Amino acid sequence: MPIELRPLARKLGAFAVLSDDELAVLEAVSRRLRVFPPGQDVIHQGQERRSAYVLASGWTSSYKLLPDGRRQIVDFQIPGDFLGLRSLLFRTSDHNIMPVTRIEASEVSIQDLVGGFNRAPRLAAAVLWAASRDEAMVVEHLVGVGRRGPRERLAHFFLELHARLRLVGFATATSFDCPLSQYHLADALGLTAIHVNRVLRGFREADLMRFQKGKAEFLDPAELVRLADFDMAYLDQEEPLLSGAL
Amino acid sequence: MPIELRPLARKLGAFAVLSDDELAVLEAVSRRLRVFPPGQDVIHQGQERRSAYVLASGWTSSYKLLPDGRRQIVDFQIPGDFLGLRSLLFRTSDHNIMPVTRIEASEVSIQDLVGGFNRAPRLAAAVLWAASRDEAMVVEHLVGVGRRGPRERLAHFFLELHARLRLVGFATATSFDCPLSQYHLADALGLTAIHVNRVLRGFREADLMRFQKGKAEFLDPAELVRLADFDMAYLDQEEPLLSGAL
DNA sequence: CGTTAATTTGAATTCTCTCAAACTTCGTGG
DNA sequence: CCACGAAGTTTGAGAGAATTCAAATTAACG
Repeated sequence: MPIELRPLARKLGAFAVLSDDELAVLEAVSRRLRVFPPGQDVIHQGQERRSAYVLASGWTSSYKLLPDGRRQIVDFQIPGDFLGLRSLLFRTSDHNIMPVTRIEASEVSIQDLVGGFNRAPRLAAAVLWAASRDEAMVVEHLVGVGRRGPRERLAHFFLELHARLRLVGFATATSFDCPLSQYHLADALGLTAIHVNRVLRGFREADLMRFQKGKAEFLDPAELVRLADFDMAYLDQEEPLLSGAL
Repeated sequence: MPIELRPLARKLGAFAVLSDDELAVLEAVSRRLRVFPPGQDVIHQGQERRSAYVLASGWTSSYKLLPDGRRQIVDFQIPGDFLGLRSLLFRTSDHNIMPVTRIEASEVSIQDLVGGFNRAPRLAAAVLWAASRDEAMVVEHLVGVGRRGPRERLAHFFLELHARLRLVGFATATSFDCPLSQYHLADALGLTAIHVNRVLRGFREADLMRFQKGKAEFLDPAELVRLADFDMAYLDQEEPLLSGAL
């Protein structure tokens, strides 16, 4: 299996135990590996001709812009995540995707994807599961921004990211590398960067967690989970649901 | 076509012109019509045995609860909308659905749905479109709660609801019946009911819109659209995308 | 007609934001 | 290797907005 598919295969593995055949189909579906520099949109709001990608390395953000420049980041994507899967069915993309770091991404066409589903139907269920999981995360972000205080929100954010990164092998038990700026956090959480900074200082001073120099470290994970009321059921990654036939 | 399917067929019609055959399949998929009283969960967070429904009449809300009782409403469903479609693929439902009014809903099993897709593949694309549209709405709500002020948020909310209701024939050009309380609005928009009340008074005094006695009326729709920066592209309902073959 | 739910208003408080500015880090080019 | 500039982080002070608390009024329902 090419290196860039491992995170995706690993993630889908949380939903279904995939056979070698299915893995081969997965590999065939995403062919061209493209590279994008940070800061330049991969997918652009209103764009007609869409493709989807599987992120192979690096991080991206999906976001929407208001006319006065305010930005709401909907989610961040990490290796193994789809980019622009939802917009495949829409007339035009309703959101933007911008690399946070330099990224590598495999292009997948709608034709290849549907073709792959015919050859390996369980793959379709797995991809649909991944899409449902993405939506569940958006819902959880809405809950955070709508009804959680800034401290809870930040704590929840880091815990979710950690769980996701662990699943694809990019985190230790209590830490992970994170290329996001405090502006990124602010725009994802509906806060100002200044306030994010103050909350992070609070976490540091309370020995809860540290977020510095591109690294996030949990010092008191249990207390963080309690504070955030973090229940990762919505990530649905406890064990493969489909172990045998569909 | 049974009366309870008309809104769904009408909604899907915004995506694809459906043949009589496809409409028949649609009808066959949703069989048992069930009635639920207001205030009692139809689908409950953590629930294992899930079914999905098509809402035939009445309104529901999908929401999540925090342990201390705070509530975030993710969306409201109106006739023609699916209830719990996403959670069909998940181990357990990650959210609740509660009727706002007395509702009638047709139960659809995962088996019937998949069976229907085999007989009418374009229906699968249409249902996927509906699911994508739901997700796009959640994203837009996130943008509102995260980055729009209360006035913009409220205005946007009513405009979205109006566009959705028009599509299924439940609104005039400038008004619609709305069974929501100000508590509902507050929990959907991340505000307090008290503040919602004050903003609504502002709208009334500025002759922008009225929301009273179960009815929403737009007095100055153009100004409201400007205020909310409402662009309904994300609802993707301008014209059928699929008019001929897939 | 009486009881409960929903709406409306007021006053005070508490957060979070805005504005301003210093400090740090990091990459680039001299 | 150092200087410089840009981006990101950190801190302070003041303003403003939405919340909380309290209570009156109105509407809805049996």
